[in-house]
Amino acid sequence: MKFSEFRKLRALSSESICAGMLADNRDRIRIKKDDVAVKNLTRIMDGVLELSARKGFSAMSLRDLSRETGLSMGALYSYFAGKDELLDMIQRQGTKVVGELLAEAASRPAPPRDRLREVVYTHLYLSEMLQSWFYFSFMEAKGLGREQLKKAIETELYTESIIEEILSDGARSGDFASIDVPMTSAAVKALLQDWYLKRWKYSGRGVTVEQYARFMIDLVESYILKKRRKVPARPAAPVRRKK
Amino acid sequence: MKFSEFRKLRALSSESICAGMLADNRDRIRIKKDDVAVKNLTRIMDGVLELSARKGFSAMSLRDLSRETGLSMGALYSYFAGKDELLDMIQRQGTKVVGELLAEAASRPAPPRDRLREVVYTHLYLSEMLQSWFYFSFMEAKGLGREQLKKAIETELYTESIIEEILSDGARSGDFASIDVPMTSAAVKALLQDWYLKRWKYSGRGVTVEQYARFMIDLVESYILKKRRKVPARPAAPVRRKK
DNA sequence: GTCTATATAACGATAGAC
DNA sequence: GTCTATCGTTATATAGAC
Repeated sequence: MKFSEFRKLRALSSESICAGMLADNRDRIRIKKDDVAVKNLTRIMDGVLELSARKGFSAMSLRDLSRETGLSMGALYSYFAGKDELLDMIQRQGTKVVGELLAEAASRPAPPRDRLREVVYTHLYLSEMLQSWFYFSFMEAKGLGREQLKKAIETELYTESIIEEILSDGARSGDFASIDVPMTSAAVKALLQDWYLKRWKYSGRGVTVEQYARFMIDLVESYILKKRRKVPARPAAPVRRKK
Repeated sequence: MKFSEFRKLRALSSESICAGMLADNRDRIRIKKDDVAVKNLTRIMDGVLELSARKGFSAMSLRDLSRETGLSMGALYSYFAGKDELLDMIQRQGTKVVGELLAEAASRPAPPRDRLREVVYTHLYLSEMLQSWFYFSFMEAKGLGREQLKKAIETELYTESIIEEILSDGARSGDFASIDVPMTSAAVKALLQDWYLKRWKYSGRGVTVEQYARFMIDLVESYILKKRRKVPARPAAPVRRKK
């Protein structure tokens, strides 16, 4: 699927995310009118992502944010209780949206090879649409509180577990060669992340997300589809995890 | 080469780096005795790397650093002119050391395949020895001034250009298949980076740097050494979505 | 007029700097 | 230790919609 089609199918704008953010924090946000609240939450989130990308969340002052959004200091505090909570709110809502869409993509029944492609494409397209959020999420994870940090690590491992499951299925069914599933999953994850962490590089080279996706699939498939001399004597793939 | 051998060959400790740091900033550092200066510079750098890993450089106060190093606020300012310069100093010295060792590894004449392995191993072993510096360098790059930031980007691209050169040589000589050199280099770089960015993950799984290196080489070589007979079962199998 | 959303201004704490 | 700037935060005042 082309990125342009994907983009139209998913209602994934800052606004749609902030609408969810409002719904989930309806009691804390002191603004009554939904349309006003969503509009300003969007300005706030976009401002945070922009300023954080430039100098980091903790180096961004709320006065910077006030200037960037055009809202006063007092107004800002009608939308969140404090700077820490602002970070949590943005992280939580993005994680939720991304997790749901990824889980949906992985759940579609298909042969392992197609499922892997589907997950790779979905992840790349999602991170293309929400690049600034993905970047923010990676760079500012350590600023989270203990609870939220645990959640963030779980999410990192969750993405990988989706890939692991597909690779395990493929190895078991014989679609894939006998590979080290956790290591291969980690590599896939690393390549997925590079797309949004190094966006400046790929933009500068004029690489599109479709080109990156195709390259990534080629690279990974050349490894997992290669013919191994070792014929799997055992039906179960001998992939072991170290403790 | 085993990591333990590599480690012994290279004199790469915090102290050795800080000795270079002292030499390069001899005029700015107000401490006269070299041994005292190196000892405290080491405490300072290790403290910065530790605290920054925990909550980020800009969230680390110099009072945190004072407590961590056991030096007073006044003493700290004998070693650097300000917080910004402290960041620059650490970035610059690490970049210098790593760049030199990497260039040396890439310059050894050998067939492309061996040179690629050499660079991959060297980078992984270096980042294993200086993991906290590599992590710091990646996460805190945006805090640099414009000049230093340019340098940092150049360094990122320099590593990649080393890999590109090897891949180009190999493609030209026929050792490697006809591949997209910039994209493949970027992927190699991404996999190299994952080792120090996700160290917590690999440590938790008991993966050693040798195991990671072997896996990485396998993955990359399966792509660049593959026979390019165009026999795709499905020509360009698009990812189909069910509606 | 009343309620909602925003703006102003000031507080205490803490930052970098010397 | 000290100084000053600036941080996050909040109490309070004001403007605008119906």
